[in-house]
Amino acid sequence: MTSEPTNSKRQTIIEGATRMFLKHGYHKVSMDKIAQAAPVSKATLYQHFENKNALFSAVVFELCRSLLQTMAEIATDSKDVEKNLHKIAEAFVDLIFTEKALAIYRLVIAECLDFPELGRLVYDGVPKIALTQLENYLQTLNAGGHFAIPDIAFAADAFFSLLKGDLHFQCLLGVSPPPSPEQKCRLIDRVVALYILGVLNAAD
Amino acid sequence: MTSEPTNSKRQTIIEGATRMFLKHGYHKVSMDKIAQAAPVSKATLYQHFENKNALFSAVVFELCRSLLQTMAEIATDSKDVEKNLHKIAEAFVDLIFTEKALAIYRLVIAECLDFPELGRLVYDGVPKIALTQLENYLQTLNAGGHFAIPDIAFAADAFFSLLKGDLHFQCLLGVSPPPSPEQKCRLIDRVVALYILGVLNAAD
DNA sequence: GTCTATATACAGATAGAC
DNA sequence: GTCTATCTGTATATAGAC
Repeated sequence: MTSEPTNSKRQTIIEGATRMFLKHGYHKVSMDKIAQAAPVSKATLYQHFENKNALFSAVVFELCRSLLQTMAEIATDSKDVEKNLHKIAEAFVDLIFTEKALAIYRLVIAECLDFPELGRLVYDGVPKIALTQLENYLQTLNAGGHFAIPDIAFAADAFFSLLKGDLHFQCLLGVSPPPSPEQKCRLIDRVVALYILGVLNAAD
Repeated sequence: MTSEPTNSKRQTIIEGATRMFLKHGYHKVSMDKIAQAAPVSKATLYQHFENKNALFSAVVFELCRSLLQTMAEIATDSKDVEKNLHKIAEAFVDLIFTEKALAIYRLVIAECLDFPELGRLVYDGVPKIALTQLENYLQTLNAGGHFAIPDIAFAADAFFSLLKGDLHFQCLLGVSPPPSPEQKCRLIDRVVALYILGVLNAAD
């Protein structure tokens, strides 16, 4: 009964703390609140984590792990370039407009000056991965001989920047809700069209 | 001597509070710290502002006013489209990569859930203004007869999104310093080239 | 290992002298 | 209007019982 593995308590704490931090931010959440949310006693928090900072770092670390899985690997096995770009775009858009992803971004942007390592953790954990994936795909296009994209890094950056658009910033600022599936589709269609014209055809 | 206009105290407070909030964020700055930074006594703070929230709102409001001036009006009077786009791009890039602008964004993104009106204030104060300006310019291009840009709003959004790029997000997260003047130039050149190909030529 | 109860510091906000 | 001194709540963190 009471002999559950000790790690389950730690996991319980992290889950409760994650909910609270994502919802309210770092400073507005006290250790008392986290203890209630878990629920465990406050002393147990300090048994598993040296202090509030350490708990926060652990939470963000786990959040990055979970986001990393989501972006996983997108198969770009089709011969149809436009179709492959669509698949990549959908995965990216679905990820970044999630309430969870937006909450993580808000949290880390708010605290990155006090926790410098967290900015790196989040950036390398999601956007960097996506960029690298797209760069690899664009490389294969160049290698295939049908394209001659001059600056792969810039080309990959441009694709995701177009997909984020102003809307992502609006969502971060809370002045707009995340896009509906229909809005996402229209966005992706227009971006892919622009991209093929401005980037891929330019080097065709 | 002591008969300075009362407003100068209010201004002094706002200046001190602005420095502190931009540097450390809302929650890490206490009213004591602001009082020391101004410097005035804590009681004087409460003489001029009902509470910490009100002071914070006033600070962000003033910040938006100052940013608004910066973006002012960019003259797009040349007949050379590429040259006009360059001018708009430079003004935009110079603005958003300022340490001050980045600090404002961090601050408001962090607190927008607790201060919903501030997100709107900042968004309408800068990106919205820039977008509207560019939309107006693109309209004149369409009206001139040489272009037929189908979706003006999307086209304007795309331009600024390309200029922000991944780098702006990196700066927000503190994983990269703002770009040097040389980096800005290269960025602008490449974006304008891509843009003319993908957006303007598409409708030419 | 987990709990209740507590120590200590500092936050936002105010009273009252001048 | 501005100050010093203070009230009250709540924060992080810990001591000691079980």
